[in-house]
Amino acid sequence: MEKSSDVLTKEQIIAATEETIRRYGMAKTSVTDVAKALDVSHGSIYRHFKSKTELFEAATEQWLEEKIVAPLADVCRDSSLHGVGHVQAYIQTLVRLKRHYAREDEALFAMYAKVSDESAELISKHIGRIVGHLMDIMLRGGLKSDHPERSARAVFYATARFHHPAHAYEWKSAAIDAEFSDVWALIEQGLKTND
Amino acid sequence: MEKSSDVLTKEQIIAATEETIRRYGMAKTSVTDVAKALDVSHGSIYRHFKSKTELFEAATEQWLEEKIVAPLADVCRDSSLHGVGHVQAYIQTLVRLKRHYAREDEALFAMYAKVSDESAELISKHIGRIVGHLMDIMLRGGLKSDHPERSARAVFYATARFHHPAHAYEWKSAAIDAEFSDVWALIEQGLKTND
DNA sequence: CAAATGACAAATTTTATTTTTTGTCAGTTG
DNA sequence: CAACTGACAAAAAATAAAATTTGTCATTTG
Repeated sequence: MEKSSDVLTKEQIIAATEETIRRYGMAKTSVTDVAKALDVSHGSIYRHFKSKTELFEAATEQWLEEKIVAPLADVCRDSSLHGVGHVQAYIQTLVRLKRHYAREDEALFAMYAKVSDESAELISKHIGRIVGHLMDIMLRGGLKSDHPERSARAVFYATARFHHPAHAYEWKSAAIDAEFSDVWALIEQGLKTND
Repeated sequence: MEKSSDVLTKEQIIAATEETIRRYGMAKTSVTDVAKALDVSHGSIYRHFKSKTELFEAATEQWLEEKIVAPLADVCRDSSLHGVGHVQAYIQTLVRLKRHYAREDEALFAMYAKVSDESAELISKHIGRIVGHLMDIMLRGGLKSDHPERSARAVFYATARFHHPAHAYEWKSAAIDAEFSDVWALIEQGLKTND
């Protein structure tokens, strides 16, 4: 990852950060390593990001946006889906995406897990976006509720075991899909009955 | 904690382990420290427990039994409760007990969290006991299901955010009780409608 | 002879030391 | 003069050396 143009951009730095984390792993990646990958001095990176923490948060935000939120927005928009089935498809997608990246992009998933753990603000913003999608789906799908946001949040929290990174090691279990189905069956009724 | 009689017992060793963990914290407690507390050689402890791991697992098992499972068994037996309300009281108790000890007995809660993390077998056995209680309550309460164990497990997993130690930091939020209520409202319907 | 001790090697942890990294900034460069 | 460099101090991490802990077992004790 050499910088191609002569103006260093945030985007280039984030791309180099991802690459370096994939190569060395989360724990072993320093700002110096990222600078080396870009063939610039590490001081240049501090012109774009106030701190290492901010850099990793920006990388995580972008990763979440691209890998998780964008595909979810597609499901949210999908007009072939409706009502409870739409909510289910959305949560199912969320669960599958998390599981997919936990397995197939371990290093960046570890970055996401670590940043989540340390930045309550970032994760709360991210959850806010998902809750927004769920509210949208539920309202459009005629799933009325006295407290749409609270209902949306409840769906998110009731399925936490299947998408929260702290539970990632449980996703290896052969029973995980059946367990999700069973939890979903429980929730489904509550979604139909307006609270 | 001096050993009172002249025969060293597992019970004494476990009591001394708890005491030492409360005094020094989980990370700083060694088998040697426990032996010192009992005024015996550390070799004597190895006569009763194969390893440090086994000692800490035994201490955790006892802690879970006494602090969590025993009070839950009381709720399970409570004949003044019935049906969905009984299940709710049970899970509510589980949630409150976990929260209580996370706050009021930090050191031993940390022991439980660490051992949980490292001993899949112990935690799976413990979950088995809770699922057993829930099945008992659900069957006695006329909450019929094609798969009683799977239904019971689903209730447990859907509320994981409120009792799994990995989520302990979230329990400090002022919104946690409202969030539990909302999740419970979602689940309640599914419990009434037999799956 | 059952229970505990204490000496021991191997593994782990702690502490001390050295090296690297982080973050700043005055100075350089195109 | 905006973008970057490179030198620097402070903080953090890696390494090396020392001390403690773990686990075993032959020996001692009651």
